[in-house]
Amino acid sequence: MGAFWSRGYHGTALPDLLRATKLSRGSLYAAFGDKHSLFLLALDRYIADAVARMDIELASSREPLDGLRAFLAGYVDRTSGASGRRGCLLVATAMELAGQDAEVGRRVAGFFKAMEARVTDALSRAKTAGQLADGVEPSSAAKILVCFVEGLRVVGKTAPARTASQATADALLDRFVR
Amino acid sequence: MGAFWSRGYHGTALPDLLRATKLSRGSLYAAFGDKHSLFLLALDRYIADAVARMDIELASSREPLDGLRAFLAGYVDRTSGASGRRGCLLVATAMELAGQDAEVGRRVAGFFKAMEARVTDALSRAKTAGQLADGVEPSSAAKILVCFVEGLRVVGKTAPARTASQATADALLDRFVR
DNA sequence: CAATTTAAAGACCGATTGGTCTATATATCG
DNA sequence: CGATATATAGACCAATCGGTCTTTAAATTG
Repeated sequence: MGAFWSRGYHGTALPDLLRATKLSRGSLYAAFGDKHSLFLLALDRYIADAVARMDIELASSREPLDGLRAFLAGYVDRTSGASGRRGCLLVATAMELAGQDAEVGRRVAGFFKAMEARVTDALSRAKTAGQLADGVEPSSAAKILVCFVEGLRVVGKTAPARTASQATADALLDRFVR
Repeated sequence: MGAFWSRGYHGTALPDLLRATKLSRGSLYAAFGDKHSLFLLALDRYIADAVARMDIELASSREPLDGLRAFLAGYVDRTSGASGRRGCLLVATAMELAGQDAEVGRRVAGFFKAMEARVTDALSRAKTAGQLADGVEPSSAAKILVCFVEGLRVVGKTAPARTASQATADALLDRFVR
């Protein structure tokens, strides 16, 4: 996963994968089929990790606003400094392959839907608790937040300061809460 | 430019460039040096076009809120449906190369700075005209908008409906205006 | 220990990569 | 027209691509 993560699909050559998996050429092909299948597996794992993280951060047992703050703080952390420069396998894949590779396209779209659903849910709970500012629609605010965090990943490639990104995220959430 | 745009740097092979430029192999190398130099030239042109567009949309002679609406509408248009699926050379390049290629990294960072400066300026003018909601800081709202539109480019890879994206952009701007 | 399965190492394959160079045709110009 | 500069087409290059296959070493099992 790490190999594709830091170099992308086309940028990752077979020797990179052998080094990363510590497998021989033959064993790798026996285990995973071909490069594309292996990539899909790596992408699936990356997505599963991200969804699992959101399920924790935005769990319904938690205070919704705390969850959203944790969710945003996580993205701030992952998109600042060296972590930001490392980038995001999902966003890189979306830009590199989503338009041409249907298998990839479905996974990327599915991830955005999953994120939007969880954020919408948290915002809905916040709204019924009377914690949202007037006129804030959970579903549309969720779409905004999804775009925002994915944009963070893009801008994060320039390795911005953690404090600045956190302040930006805070400022955005502030526009939604009462 | 179009070749790199739709296939990325690594994904664009020399025959693609020959077809796109209608040049022979020798002439292309005589004119541009190598693939990397040609790519940098394409990227520079893409960035110059984008900055020129922002200079028009967000011109100081224009009503700032109208400018911001035009700016957002442009991004909505370019990130919906088939245009969205086509993607963005700058964002794709940021994810693919910005971390490893210093020449590219500088250009990407420079573009985000240029966008942020122009959006900040428009928001500042809106603020002095009393058009912004209470507590909205132009500089931090500009950072939010930059992340948002770049996030639109990412999510746009799943070809969302124009109306939905426009509604989302409207909802975000609504949180900033009085 | 011997027999057998499993995996590693790496030779090998055709195709393609970015890049160079030569031969040929086409303008350009005196 | 004849000489010269220019750009074309495409042969050619070493290196690398993803992928296969054989040979050898290491476990595993009886």
